[in-house]
Amino acid sequence: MARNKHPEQTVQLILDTAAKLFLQKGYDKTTLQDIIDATHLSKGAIYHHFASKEAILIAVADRMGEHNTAILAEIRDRKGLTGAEKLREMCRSAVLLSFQGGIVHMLPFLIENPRFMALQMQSILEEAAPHYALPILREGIADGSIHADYPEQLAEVLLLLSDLWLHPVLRPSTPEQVRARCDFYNQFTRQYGFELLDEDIIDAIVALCRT
Amino acid sequence: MARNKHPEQTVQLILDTAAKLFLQKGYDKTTLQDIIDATHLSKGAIYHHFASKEAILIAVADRMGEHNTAILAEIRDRKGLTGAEKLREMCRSAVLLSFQGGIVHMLPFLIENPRFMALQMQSILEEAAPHYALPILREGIADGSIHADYPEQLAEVLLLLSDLWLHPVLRPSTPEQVRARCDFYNQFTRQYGFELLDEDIIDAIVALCRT
DNA sequence: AGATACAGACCGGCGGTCTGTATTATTTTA
DNA sequence: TAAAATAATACAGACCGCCGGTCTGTATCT
Repeated sequence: MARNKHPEQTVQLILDTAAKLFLQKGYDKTTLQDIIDATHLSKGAIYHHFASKEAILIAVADRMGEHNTAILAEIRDRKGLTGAEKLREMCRSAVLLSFQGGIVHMLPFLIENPRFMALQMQSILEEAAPHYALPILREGIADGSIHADYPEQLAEVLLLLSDLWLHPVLRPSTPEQVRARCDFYNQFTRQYGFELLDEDIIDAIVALCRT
Repeated sequence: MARNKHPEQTVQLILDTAAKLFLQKGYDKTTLQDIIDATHLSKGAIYHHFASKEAILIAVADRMGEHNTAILAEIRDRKGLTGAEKLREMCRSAVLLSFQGGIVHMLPFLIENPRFMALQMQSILEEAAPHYALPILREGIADGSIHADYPEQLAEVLLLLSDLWLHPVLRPSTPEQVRARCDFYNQFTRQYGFELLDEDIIDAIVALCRT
């Protein structure tokens, strides 16, 4: 086999397979041989499309990041909602996405992987917080649905916390504990004039943490 | 050389050297050959005392954890302070310890290392929060210096946040940003009836983030 | 003819094992 | 009770399999 007419398919195959394997076994424990066996490609094929094993990891991470960013942007630009409502929508989407898209099952992998962890933290603090959560907070302040003195810090805290308690592996919890955390979270945001979690989202989170 | 009369010294030598190297170069990039070269021991010597490279890592982590725990316990058991004052002391010690003991320089290493990260998270959520921060919070509630409806969640948030913004590598910040974060943090704790950070600690944190 | 898309032998280095050896501790024996 | 035998300790270092990465070769397209 040579001079495949659709090399992009090969790239996608490598990416899909690698993502699955990284997820199952973790990055370090996934060897190139594993990817070779699963794709039935040769070492040369893989190294023709990617400079290194790490390059595959970064490409996988980028794909996931773009997916998330697209959803955040869509909500940010939606019309006819107050800032507080957009925040609630963002939260709802994040939860449902985690649930349906299997992202929840990726989180342990993300956190256990140093490079991903760094990327994730960086994307929260340098991308998600300033470019998505912060504008929405400012909108909410402008339309009166939110009143915060330090929106920059609040944006970071909201994202970091939501990220942390969504992690079912680091935080295996009973439904009661999950509800208590949601209550605490609502109490926290209430001082800024809004409630982040409605009953439906809380139910979804509880269901999500039980898996 | 054989049948050393003080094998514990060898163990300490390995631990000290490994800790230094892990800190400088990270765990993954530190090879056994590096440790062998630095200690002038043989591979056999190291594998006589440790089952694997990972076992060395865990031993290093344990030593550090014990050190931290001892300090937390000392403050928790101190007499004649309100709960809020103990929290302040805990925070002050953590900052000064980070500054003087070089722990700050270890944090990037800790966070970049998945196993340490998991251990650290676990120790915060399963050790530090329930066994140290939570009792102090309850003390504060009892003596009236703190009023929190969800002390469990508050303990976790305090520790997770303090851990996050103490990290200078993930969060390179200007002095102004650091002060704004401290203000936000005080505003956050003020709703529970106390201020966590006094001027001295804030100055120390600012100085610490500048290094 | 040259670029592309692979195939697969090959390499240095890594964590880990295994056998060997010198020294000390313990037990056995005279 | 002292010497001899045996076992256990504390290493030393050759050796092994595997891993990420390279390099050369080859078939197919433009």
